[in-house]
Amino acid sequence: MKNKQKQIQLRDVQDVIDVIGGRWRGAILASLCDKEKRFNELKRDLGIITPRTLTKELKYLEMNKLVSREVDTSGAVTISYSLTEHGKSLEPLIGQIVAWGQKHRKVVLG
Amino acid sequence: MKNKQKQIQLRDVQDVIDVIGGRWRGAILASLCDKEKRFNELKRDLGIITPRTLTKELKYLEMNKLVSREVDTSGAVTISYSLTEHGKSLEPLIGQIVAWGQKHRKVVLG
DNA sequence: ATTAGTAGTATCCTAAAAAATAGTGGTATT
DNA sequence: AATACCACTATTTTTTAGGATACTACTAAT
Repeated sequence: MKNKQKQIQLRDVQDVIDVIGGRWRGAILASLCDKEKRFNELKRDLGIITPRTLTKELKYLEMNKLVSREVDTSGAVTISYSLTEHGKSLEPLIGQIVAWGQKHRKVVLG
Repeated sequence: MKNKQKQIQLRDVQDVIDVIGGRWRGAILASLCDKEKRFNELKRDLGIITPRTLTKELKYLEMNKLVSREVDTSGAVTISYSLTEHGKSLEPLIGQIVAWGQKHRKVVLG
C-alpha cells in the first residue's frame, strides 16, 4: 500500500521533469512567467538556444497546454507566446525552484 | 538591472533542472526522501535502472552535496545512501512537484 | 563448497537532444 | 533600393544520456 503510493509519486516526479526538464523547457517557462514574449525576444532571453530548438520546445509546450501561441496580423505579422492558465499554475513552483537554486549555489560553491 | 536579475533566475532554474532532472535524479531523491537506502534497495525501487547509471547518478548527487554515502564495515560491508541536510531541503520542492504533477495529469489527460 | 546477495566496474552501443550552419519569405525602415 | 528585423525551416554534425551485457571482489548462509 505504502509502496504503491511511493510508485505514484515517482511517476509524478518523472512527469514533471519531463515537462519542465531538459535543457530549455524550465527556462522558457520561467521567462514567460515574466510576461508574454515573441520568438526572437525569447531567443535573446535564453542566450544561446538555436531557433530550431526553440521552435521544437515551444511546440512541445503548446501540446502540453502550458503555452499558447497567438498571431497578430494587424500590421507586420507578429507572434506572441504566453502561459496558458495551466501554465500559470506553474508559477509558484518555478518561484520555489529559483529560490532553492539560489540557496543551492551557495551550498555548492561557498 | 531588471534584465540582469532575470538572467540570474533563468540560470537558477537551469541549475535546479540539472540537479533533479534527467531520467533518474528526481526519482532517486524522491526515493531517498522516504528513508535512507542501500544500493540494491534503490535499484529495486527505481525499477529498471542499470547499476552503471545508478552509480553515476549517485556520484553526481554526492558531488552536489545532496546525498551522502556511508559505509558500514561491522559485518558484511553495507553502504547506505541518504539525503544530506541540503538534500532534505529539497523535500518541500519535491512535494510541490508531486502535487503539480497530479494536477497536470488531470489537465492533459482529461 | 556452493549458492546467493551486496556493491559495484568495464566496454560497447544506440537513440535522442541539441548545436552548427544556411536559407526562406515576409515586413518595416531609411 | 538596400538593409535589417521577424519567425521560422532544413540539413548535417556532434554530444550526451543511458541501456545491454558481462564481469569483479567480498561476505553470509546452507
